[in-house]
Amino acid sequence: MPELPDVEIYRRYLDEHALGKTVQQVRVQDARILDGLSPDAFRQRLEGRRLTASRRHGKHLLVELDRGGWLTLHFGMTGDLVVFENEADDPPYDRVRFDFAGGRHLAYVNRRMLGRVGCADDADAFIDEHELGPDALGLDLQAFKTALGGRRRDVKSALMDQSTIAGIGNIYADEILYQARLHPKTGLGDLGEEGLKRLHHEMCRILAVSIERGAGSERFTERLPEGWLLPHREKGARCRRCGGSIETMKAGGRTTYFCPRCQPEPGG
DNA sequence: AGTACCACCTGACGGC
DNA sequence: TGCCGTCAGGTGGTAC
Repeated sequence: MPELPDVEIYRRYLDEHALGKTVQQVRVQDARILDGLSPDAFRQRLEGRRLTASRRHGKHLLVELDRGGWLTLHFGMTGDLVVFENEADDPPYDRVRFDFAGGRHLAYVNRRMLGRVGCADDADAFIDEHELGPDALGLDLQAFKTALGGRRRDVKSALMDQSTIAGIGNIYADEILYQARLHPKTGLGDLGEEGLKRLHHEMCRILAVSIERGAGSERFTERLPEGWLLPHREKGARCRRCGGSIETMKAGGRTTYFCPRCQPEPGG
């Protein structure tokens, strides 16, 4: 579930509660979550370091350390960050814990183990290595067109492809296509100038509104404007726009929710 | 270049 | 009650 808006909220949370603090001790509770380094190596790179800045690219959160290097966090489907003070509040599925001087703790939580925690020497090199495209947030129309340019695939898998544009996953791709009234299987070549503009506009709007309303938080879906698909991702749910029925299909290998009436097949 | 499929991983849920 | 299959979905690998 953590896609760009959620990770942006995590970043702000980390900024508020952990930035400027010095990591006194690192506890790796489950070494499987580490991205290609041992718990000892990871501890050595983090302990005694101060968190000086944060940066997000797509679904990745990067935290700069004083004296060089970065902590890298990826959240998979079920990852989260939790700050707590009392030992008793250590949340379940806490995989890596950072204990700061002064008694505050930051937990990287992940029920399923699909995310990764690691280190990198350089943030830009990390982004290159992971072959991430430009970050979706604040991507201007020209850059958006460039990113999608010359491709033939269907619009949904293109949106979800992190090497094309970084940050959009299954849930937000569906929302963007729903708002832009585009069928998920529409070929990029069939979008036309108008379709591309609409897609870009809705991508920007949905990401911005989602961040503003606290994506990923408990009552997020209740705070969304009327007419969003996100709270109604259920087969047979009523489309808030036309009263039709929300249906499912497979696109880009993922279950896709859409309204066949509002998002007609191209040419159909 | 694209697609298709598998694996990783755990919890929820439906069927029997 | 409890076992089993399936699904959720981000990423990465491989085969075609």
